[in-house]
Amino acid sequence: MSDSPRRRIPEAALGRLPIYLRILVDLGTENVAQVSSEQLAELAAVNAAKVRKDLSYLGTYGTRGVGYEVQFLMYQIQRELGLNQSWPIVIVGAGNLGQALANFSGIAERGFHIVGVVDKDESKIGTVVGGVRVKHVDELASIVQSKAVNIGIIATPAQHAQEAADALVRAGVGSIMNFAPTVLAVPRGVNVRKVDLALELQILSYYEQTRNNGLRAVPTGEHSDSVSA
Amino acid sequence: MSDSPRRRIPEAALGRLPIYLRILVDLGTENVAQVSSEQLAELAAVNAAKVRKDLSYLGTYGTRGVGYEVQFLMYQIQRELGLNQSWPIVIVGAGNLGQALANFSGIAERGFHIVGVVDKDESKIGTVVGGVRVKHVDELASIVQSKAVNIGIIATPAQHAQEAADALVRAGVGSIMNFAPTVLAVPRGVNVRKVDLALELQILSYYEQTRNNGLRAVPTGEHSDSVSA
DNA sequence: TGATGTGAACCCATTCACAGCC
DNA sequence: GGCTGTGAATGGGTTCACATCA
Repeated sequence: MSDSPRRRIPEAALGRLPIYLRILVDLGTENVAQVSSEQLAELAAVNAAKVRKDLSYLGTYGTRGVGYEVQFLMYQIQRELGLNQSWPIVIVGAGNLGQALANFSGIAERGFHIVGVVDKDESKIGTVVGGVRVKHVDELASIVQSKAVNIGIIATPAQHAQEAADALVRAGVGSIMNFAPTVLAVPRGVNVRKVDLALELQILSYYEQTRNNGLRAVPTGEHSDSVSA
Repeated sequence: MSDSPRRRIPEAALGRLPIYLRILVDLGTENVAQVSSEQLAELAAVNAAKVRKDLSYLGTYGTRGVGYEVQFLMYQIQRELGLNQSWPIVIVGAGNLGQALANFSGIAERGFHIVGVVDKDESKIGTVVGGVRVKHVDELASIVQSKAVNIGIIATPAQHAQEAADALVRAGVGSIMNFAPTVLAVPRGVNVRKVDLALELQILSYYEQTRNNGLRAVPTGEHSDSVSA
């Protein structure tokens, strides 16, 4: 554990690294040089022990009695996440959502860039979305191969999500981000992350309902519990 | 309504209920009447014990030796999540993302409907998005009150997300869905769920990077040795 | 002195395995 | 016999508290 740590990072900690990273980037642009786990915790709305434990998975990058050097830690997180390289991405589905994603600046700003958008609908093909020309889904494999794409985004309607996933896997994509509500069946070894808008709203609906029933955990009860993330 | 169990559902289980629900809806439209925990687990890509435990938080709605009645269970989940009522929603931010969300059919299909879209940008105000006319953010409070809105969506750029949250909270909204990458500071009791596209991509980036290094956890064998970066 | 890094304790979530009921 | 419902066991994640070191 001297110079290259590189054990596998626990899922839960991994999910927080991008949050810390974003905060560090902000601090960096404000020319803050050092940050303590206490401060980072405050900004990320978690507790300080968690911050330290999470960062310890990366290696020993802090200075006892002082804190963490912002630029250095930023770089280490980026490197660990693989953000020091550029990731070409392909989007399947050029509807409302696919277009919004292709035009979403947050993607390009972080080393991800859209190299292809495909759709089945002939009327979409040939239009330009997010700077690339929409192609037929049949060309997916050739795009993935010629551009060395590893990550695909599914932005199709639910009923076509599984075939989109199949096509991506066949084309050789290793990770899929799924915006359709479908639970995808993929071969072992393929990573899927699902972002489900309606699911999140339904959870909020539950929170609101229980809050209105007075069942929401309020600090003044014996069921002390907080829900917000 | 007094045959209710109504303990608080654990966060992790709560997050899976919408998934089961969607599957049940699909089964229902295929006229499937009964389903076992085994089948549900298969379709949701989880294990059967988890399905049973999750459903047990709702009450005792299965039949031993038989399974669950699709329509009945569907109704119970909907009721538990509060989906038997209609939830008015307001969107802050009428840019790319806000427009896509306002037009997203998945929202309206599930009892959520957009009753207001607000923005700061004068050029957006007055345009029609998702069937409603965009208003100035100053009108947020009056919209929230007149339409009894509980849930707000933040679809602004990062630098305006916190003020959007403040405005929503001041207006009386109890739950916020945040599409900006910002970690929002909100008063205790306000629920926030964050959907961060770039965050998800960064996690996929990590998976792909470790996969390429051969460090991806593969069930066969234990390769946890040092790989020079 | 002051903040990191980390074993140990704690707590929640998952899984097992079987009693209970149809 | 078959499948649910659930205590008990396990495992992972969080928090505590303190040894450690600049």
